[in-house]
Amino acid sequence: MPDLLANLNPEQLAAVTLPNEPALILAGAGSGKTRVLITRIAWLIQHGYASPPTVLAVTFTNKAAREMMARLSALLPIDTRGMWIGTFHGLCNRMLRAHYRDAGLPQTFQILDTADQLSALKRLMKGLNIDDEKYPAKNLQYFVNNAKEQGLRPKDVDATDNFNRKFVELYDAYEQQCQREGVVDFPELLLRCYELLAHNPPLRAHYQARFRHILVDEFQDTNKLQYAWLKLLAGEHNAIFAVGDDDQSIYAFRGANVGNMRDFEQEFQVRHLIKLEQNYRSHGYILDAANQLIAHNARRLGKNLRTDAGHGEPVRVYEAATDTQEASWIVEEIRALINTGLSRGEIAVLYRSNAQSRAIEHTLVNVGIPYRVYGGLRFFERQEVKHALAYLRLIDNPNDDTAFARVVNFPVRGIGARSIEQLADAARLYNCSLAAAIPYVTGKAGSSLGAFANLIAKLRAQTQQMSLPETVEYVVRGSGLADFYQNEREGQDRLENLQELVNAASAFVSEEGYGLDTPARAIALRPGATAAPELTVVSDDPGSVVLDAASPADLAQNPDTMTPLAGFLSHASLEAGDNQAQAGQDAVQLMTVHSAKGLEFTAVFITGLEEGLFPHENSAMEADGLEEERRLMYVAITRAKERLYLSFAQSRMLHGQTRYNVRSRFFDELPQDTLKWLTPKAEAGARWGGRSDNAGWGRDWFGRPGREGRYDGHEAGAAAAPLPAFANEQRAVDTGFRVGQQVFHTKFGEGTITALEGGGADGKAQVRFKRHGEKWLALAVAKLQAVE
DNA sequence: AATAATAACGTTTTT
DNA sequence: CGTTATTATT
Repeated sequence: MPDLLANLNPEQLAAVTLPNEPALILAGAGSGKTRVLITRIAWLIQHGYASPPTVLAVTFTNKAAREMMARLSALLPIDTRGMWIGTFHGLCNRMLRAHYRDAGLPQTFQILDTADQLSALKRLMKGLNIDDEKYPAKNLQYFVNNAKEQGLRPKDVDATDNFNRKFVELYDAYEQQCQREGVVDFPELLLRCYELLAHNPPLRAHYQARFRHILVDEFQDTNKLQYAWLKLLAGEHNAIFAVGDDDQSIYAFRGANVGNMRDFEQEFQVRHLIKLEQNYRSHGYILDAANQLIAHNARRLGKNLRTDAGHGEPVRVYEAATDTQEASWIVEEIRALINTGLSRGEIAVLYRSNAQSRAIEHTLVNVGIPYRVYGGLRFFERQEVKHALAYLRLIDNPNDDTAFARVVNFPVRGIGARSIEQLADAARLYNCSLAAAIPYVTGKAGSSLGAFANLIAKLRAQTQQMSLPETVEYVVRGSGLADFYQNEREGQDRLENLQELVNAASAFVSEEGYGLDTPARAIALRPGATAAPELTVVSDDPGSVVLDAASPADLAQNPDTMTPLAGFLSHASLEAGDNQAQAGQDAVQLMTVHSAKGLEFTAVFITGLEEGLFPHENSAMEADGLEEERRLMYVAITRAKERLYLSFAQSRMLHGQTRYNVRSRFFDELPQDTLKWLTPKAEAGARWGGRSDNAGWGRDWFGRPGREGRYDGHEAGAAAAPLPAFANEQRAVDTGFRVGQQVFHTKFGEGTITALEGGGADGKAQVRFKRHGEKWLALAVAKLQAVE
């Protein structure tokens, strides 16, 4: 029997071994939060306090859920399948699939992602002739999601003015549309599930009796609805083990309510509040910086991180003249770090907003350092993948108008905008789906639409007995998507992605434990299940639970009534897949501070620390805005293990305009003895303000900064490299390249200069590249970068 | 119906 | 400035 409790510190030990009562674990950054959560589950099971089916653990991201699952099974040889471990949305989806009838949904209901939802709203508004100028669909989307997250249906929303009354009206119409189509959006998954439990006492009792152990990760990120859902599941007797950190609450803008922590403490009369303050990640100075910064926030639950590691290196601060120069400095430091043997993947560059990545990427490309930018298009969000999924959705649920509208004319089959408008009119008239309205459209448009309907029907019939991967492959071909991208000039990547979709279907089938030959649209029993599980509560007799082909035990073990196809479509909506561009390679990590939450790196650069940018100017308008920015900075600082670099630029190109910024106020909130200014620290009074009447100083600065006291290269390699810090600017002055010099080119990579011609603006260089042979390049055009 | 021109927009993001 | 959505043009 493994000793789970070995190497836990006293606080962690106390948390892991708490009695089954409501508990709040205030887990600081790098304090072993996930470990505590996992060990708690393992410990409960090892000691017989819990069996797997009584455990429900909920996270915000699929990644966190997967990690929990993986680490748990590594810790204990237990069957994690009986446990419910997943995201809020994933678990709600699971419950709604198991009780679709009680939830008032069709068995094949589809999930709209954010983009689908927006297009559904646009379609709705177009049909109602709503002026998009006056009532933007985007705003309605926000309105609807916000209402749902407050648990409000249209009838519950208090509309004070005509504008809001219109939104409520549209919210109502949208709900009807979704219901008719058999689709649910993200917040609807949660609200439906909440209502399912709230309005169905026997069902609620069933799950309350089952989930005796509820564990919540990142509790500070829960919204009102998620909190209400948890409360409902916990009932009177179940304990919630909530783990979170109010200082890392950075998602208020998407509805997260830190107040849930205080509410939880009071409403559940929490007697066990444990603070995990021992940090296992960062060196001392870094923690000092984090602690002192966050101390400037009011209304904290209160926490101070400590470490056994020494002070470590001081926090380095760099003031650049421009954003370009800031990028050059960062890249030079990165090179120095790599030279000391640090791997690229251990270095992260963080920024407040995505737009800032451009300058840094550009410089990294010039120097030839591999990097990876987080964020961007994810696999299931690619247009070709969404098209293929739309066909699959139509096969499962012909009423899904969002899917229908997406592919009715893709690949093009002569169904233009006016045909679709005709069809939409008919659908509205007969209050039916677009697909069902096809017979009502006459003429040429009608026959084209009829052909499309036949195509879908054919795909549906022919894939009837096929497995999921076969179905996906058949649909990719049968829909004409494969041919379309085959003939498209730039279609090869898209074609590969469609093949990848087939692979994803295979992977899904085996990971979920379906037999490889299981028909994609048959309810399949997983290994160990004895019957198709469905628990149905007869609504006109709320006191009785009628079992539909399953015993409660079966349901407890195996609540899935999803067909492989429905499961796969859910998976595609709920887990959009990786968004990493060049995964696998050892690369410097570029990301927003938000994306960095939960990660750690040996060396971290926090960039663009300027008033207006970080803290962001928009935060000044929001209640609690500055405090949230400060928490964001806190998250950024605590990502660093050994080296932390802070930088800012006096001028920065933003939205096509040069802006002059003042250094961030956060510098004044950090303990000065932990900071090492690589550039002289300007006193607050002597610094230029960010006002436009300071335009003159920019010119002065663009000449040459005074050299005295100026940071002239990283300390580590100061002897070796004379002036890497300002390589870009100085090259502009003397244009000096020499034959034999090593250079980098954005496109061609590394090379050696073999000849030089002319000078000044029309200078040319012949460069022999390692991969691309010899080329003549105009120095004014080619951005050659000198290499040491 | 595909392509070109123009306008609009610009904080953070998972499900 | 650079991207994306919409509109105009052929």
